[in-house]
Amino acid sequence: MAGRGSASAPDAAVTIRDVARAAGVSAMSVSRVVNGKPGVGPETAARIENAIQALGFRPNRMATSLRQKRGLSLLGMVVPDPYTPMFTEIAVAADAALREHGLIVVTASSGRDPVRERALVGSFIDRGLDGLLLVSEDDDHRYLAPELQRGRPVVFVGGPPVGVEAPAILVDNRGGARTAVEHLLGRGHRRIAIIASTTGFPAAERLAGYRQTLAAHGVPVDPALVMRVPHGRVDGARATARLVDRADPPTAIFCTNYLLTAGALPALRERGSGCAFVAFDDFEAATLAEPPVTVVTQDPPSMGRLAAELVVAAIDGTGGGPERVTVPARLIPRGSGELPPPA
Amino acid sequence: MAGRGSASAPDAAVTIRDVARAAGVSAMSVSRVVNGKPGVGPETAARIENAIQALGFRPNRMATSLRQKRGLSLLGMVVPDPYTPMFTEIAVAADAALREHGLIVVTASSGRDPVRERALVGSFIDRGLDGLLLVSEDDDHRYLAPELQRGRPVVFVGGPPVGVEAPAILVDNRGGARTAVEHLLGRGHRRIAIIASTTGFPAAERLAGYRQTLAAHGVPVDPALVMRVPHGRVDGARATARLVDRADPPTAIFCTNYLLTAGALPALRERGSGCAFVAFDDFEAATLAEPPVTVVTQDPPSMGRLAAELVVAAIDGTGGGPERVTVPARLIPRGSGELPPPA
DNA sequence: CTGTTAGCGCGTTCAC
DNA sequence: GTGAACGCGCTAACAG
Repeated sequence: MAGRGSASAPDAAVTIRDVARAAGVSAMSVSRVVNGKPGVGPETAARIENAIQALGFRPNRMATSLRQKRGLSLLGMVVPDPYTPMFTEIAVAADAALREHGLIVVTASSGRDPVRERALVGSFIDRGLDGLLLVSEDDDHRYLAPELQRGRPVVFVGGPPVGVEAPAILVDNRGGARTAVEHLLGRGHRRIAIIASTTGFPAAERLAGYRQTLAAHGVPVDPALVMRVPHGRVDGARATARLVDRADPPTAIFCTNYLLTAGALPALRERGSGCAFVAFDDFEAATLAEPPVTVVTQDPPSMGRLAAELVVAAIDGTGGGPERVTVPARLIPRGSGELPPPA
Repeated sequence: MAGRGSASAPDAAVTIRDVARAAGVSAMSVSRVVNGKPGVGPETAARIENAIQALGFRPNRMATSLRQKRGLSLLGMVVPDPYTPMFTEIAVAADAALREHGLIVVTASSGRDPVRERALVGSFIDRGLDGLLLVSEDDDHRYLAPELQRGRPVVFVGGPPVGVEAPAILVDNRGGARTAVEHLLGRGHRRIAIIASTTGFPAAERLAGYRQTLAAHGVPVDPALVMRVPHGRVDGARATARLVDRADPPTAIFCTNYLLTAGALPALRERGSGCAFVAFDDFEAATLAEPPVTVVTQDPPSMGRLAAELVVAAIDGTGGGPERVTVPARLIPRGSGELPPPA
């Protein structure tokens, strides 16, 4: 059929002037109709509408934004990885909340690479996105200072802005860690291991919470039970193997993020270990595992909603300043965290 | 500190002219330096570089794109939902491949709402994204005809374009279903149920493959074992409950997508059912469940890579026409699919 | 009610 | 090697 030869030059898009010509009016009148502004007679408007339909005119939003010095009604969200369910749920909640404001949420992953994170943030800003939701585990955000000062709507989520002032939705990482550790202590555990990632403020806070809590209960921290590893599944698996294979293994493990957990659980299972296990961050598969996984979780939907409110405020200029909200973390017992230490 | 009063008007961004003035040159020279084009003396260039640094100049990509009639170097990907791991993996692979071409991949979810899907696609086009990766389960894409004809780079992934011609990376849904069903038949199962979503071409194909395969093996299809439900976790759970609670329950279930599976597994577990189970689409938690879940899977990384190649070709105009690639599906036995029927 | 002028920020063209 | 003029597609601010 038309198949082959149709390497037709990408037909130039139809512009507002094409419509104006077709309708025998000026571009301005078309603009008014398109934007629903008054000042166009009913007949003229009808002619214009027809021309728009006939030509399939679609306003070029880039031109509009350029002229009006406004954003593209796009809101960018940058997450460390696309796998961690919590990030997804935050995005879903933010998306729902922002849709009401006519904003489309688009997501991209930084892969925990500070260089890529900065590139993404910069790209989003240069490309005229209206605002940014930044889930960052980086430890230096001073590069954002100029943008922030220029009033760019950037809201931090889950990890705090470091070196700059910016609105943020944070999590009570220490409190969550304390909850997890106290839960295990309450079940009689004394040799409690922790698996934490080497990077990121949240990881450091969770580790600190672990240390504080053990200290507060007079339980010495065995350095051999503190595993600090990169933020990946294989790292979680390896750390778990090292712990479980020890001559004096821990009786419980506190695993501080999703990816590490995703690696740890299969490792634990392979070894048939009866080690108690509590994970930071909830995930769907937690109920599928045997035993189901006890978790400490934040409330991602709330976080997403709150973050949405803050960006909107920032975009509208309603923001009173860099606001900071910390949401609590709670424990959901499901089985793995209630396993007793071996008698 | 500066805190409160700094409701400063969002300082106008610094433009190329500000830099030109600061460096005592024309905007043109600044442009040349920024874009690494020749024709600027070393000293002048140095002065300009300094001014750029000092003022923190960042070129406005919208203006550039408008002038050059090019995209924003953003590639939009629209997925039905943000939970299904396969979509995520396709996105990751596409992202990696497209990064080399200087394209940033941003993702948004349609929620399987055709209206929203169209809105997203339209928005992306109007906003000057360079291309689109569309994972659609809609059954009518004629609204895209004008755009396609204008040479918009849209590549379908996982679901075919309906009513229009467009490049696509597809999956052998029927073949995959056949593989799954034959695997179960080979284990001695005769009462094999299927849980499929009511919407979407892939679902219909998988169901057809199931029917064909049973017929080919002389096994009658019991309509009571064919569950067509909406595409959600709760629907998967309910369908499973209905099946398992029957007086004459199936001895095996073929569950045709991730969300349904995510609902089905807990339901199965609650009931302590020994029903064999094969899922279409792989997912991380499959290895965590007890027993681990046998799946039929496509190769998402390949799909993402291929899709990336097709969009790039379409963007460059290298595309010979609407190409269509179908990737095979293979079975990964893990345990749940090898459960025998009760003797 | 409708049209004209001007310019958003940038890059192409062509002169100097 | 450098800059002035013009226009990408659209709309505010004025005419008429």
